[in-house]
Amino acid sequence: MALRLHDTGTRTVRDFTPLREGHVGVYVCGPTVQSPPHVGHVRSAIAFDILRRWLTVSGYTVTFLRNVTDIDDKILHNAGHEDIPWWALAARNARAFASAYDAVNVLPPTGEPQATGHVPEMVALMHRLIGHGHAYAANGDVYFDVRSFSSYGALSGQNPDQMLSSDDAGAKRDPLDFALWKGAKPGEPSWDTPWGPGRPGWHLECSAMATRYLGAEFDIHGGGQDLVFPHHENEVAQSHAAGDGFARYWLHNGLVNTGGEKMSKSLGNSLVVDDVLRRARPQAVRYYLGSAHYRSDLDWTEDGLAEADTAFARIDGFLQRCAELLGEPTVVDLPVSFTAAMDDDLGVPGALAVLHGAVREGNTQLAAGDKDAALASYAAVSAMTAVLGLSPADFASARGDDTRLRGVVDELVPVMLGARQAARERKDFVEADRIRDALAASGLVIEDTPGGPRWRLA
RNA sequence: GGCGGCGUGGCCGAGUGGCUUAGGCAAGGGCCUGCAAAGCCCUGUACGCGGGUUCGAUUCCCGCCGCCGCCUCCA
Repeated sequence: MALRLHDTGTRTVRDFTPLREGHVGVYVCGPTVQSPPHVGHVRSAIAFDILRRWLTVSGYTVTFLRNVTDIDDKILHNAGHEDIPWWALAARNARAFASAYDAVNVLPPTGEPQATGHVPEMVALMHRLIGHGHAYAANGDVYFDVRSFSSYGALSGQNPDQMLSSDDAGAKRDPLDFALWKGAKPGEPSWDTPWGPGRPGWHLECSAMATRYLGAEFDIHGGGQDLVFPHHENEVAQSHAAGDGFARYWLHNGLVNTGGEKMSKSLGNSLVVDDVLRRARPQAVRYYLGSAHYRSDLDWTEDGLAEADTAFARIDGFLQRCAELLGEPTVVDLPVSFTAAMDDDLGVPGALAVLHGAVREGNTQLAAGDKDAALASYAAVSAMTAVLGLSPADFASARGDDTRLRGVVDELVPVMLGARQAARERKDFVEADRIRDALAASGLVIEDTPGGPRWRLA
């Protein structure tokens, strides 16, 4: 079975066929860097990171673009509020996003274009649209003429005649028209264009950047479900009206809710990634945000986060024991059922079921001392966790950030465990338990195994 | 008003016209252990409500109730 993906354009799951054999071009809407990332941003990034990893494992060469919108109304507003330059605020938040993505093991994109670096491409696109009669300049702005594009609304299933258009049209010919380019206002940054100075409109930049790097037509465009309208609808309108084939598949991830409501800046209920990572392991966050199907909404709860941590610990514990007892895993094919689940519109829940099944089987094999069988399970589990971006060793916290302290602990704990073993051998369980309690109080869990005691962080 | 999604066992969360009817977490029982921890085994039979189609529906259709998203900046 080959990969099938849900395409918002057709609202069906359909076979994925790349434009160019062996290659896949993906453009995902990244953040507008107006404020630090919340878990919803990270959920989206994880969803498309899993897509990207799966495409790669499936044998494709993937060109993966994720943009940064580094100029917009809110950035200007927030920068003004802090009394710092807009570009400083954008850069600071962009770093926070990069750091959050890295923390949860989202691979860096192939390219990460910024809006402000692509004004010439936007100007070129506006030239084409005006030339084709689909856009017009008015009062320093440039607008897309929605009524000139007959299939407007197709992606999101909207009928232009039935859309609410409460705003007064202003300089627009029709209230539905949207800005491609915003004319300069006093005190705001601007770039020169044939229609006067101004700054990029949000929708235009994505059309310009996606085609700049992936070509006039490319395979997959992704983003959050909240971007379907108007953002993606407008991208389609701009690019199709200009004559570009644009995206062939539209993928949208579900949103993260808190208390049954969408998390958003305007509601003030955002869970900032930094705050979450202060009380949770990044592995648990990744597991949690990635464990539901990417198209489902996910209601974030602290209990859910704790469950995810426990579930991940099960996998992690198995991999650690294997590493200690078996050495390096061999390279194996992924289980057929795992592949089938992933091929079916990235069925991560089903894939996780296969993964957990392999962990259980492997644990049984370890307990039975069947090292050959356990090695095979180890290899399978390793491969599956890698696809899902859950390989414990990939996380920054496991990459040796605390190597000096870790060295100290590595020396001290065995000394204490040796003393405890000696106490156990002379049946002095009071002393043995005292040492174990002391270690537990410092945050370590001691496990007695047939091969001797082992320890890990609680 | 228009468009779309959802309502599954204590919780999270997949999925399916009937087949051994995911998986995780939590719970109870057991094995293992000096006691633990970790692990393993067992137990728990669910699909909002009312109709319809069908030999048979949680799964298809209709209606209703409830929740959510988009139509405005938003992953």
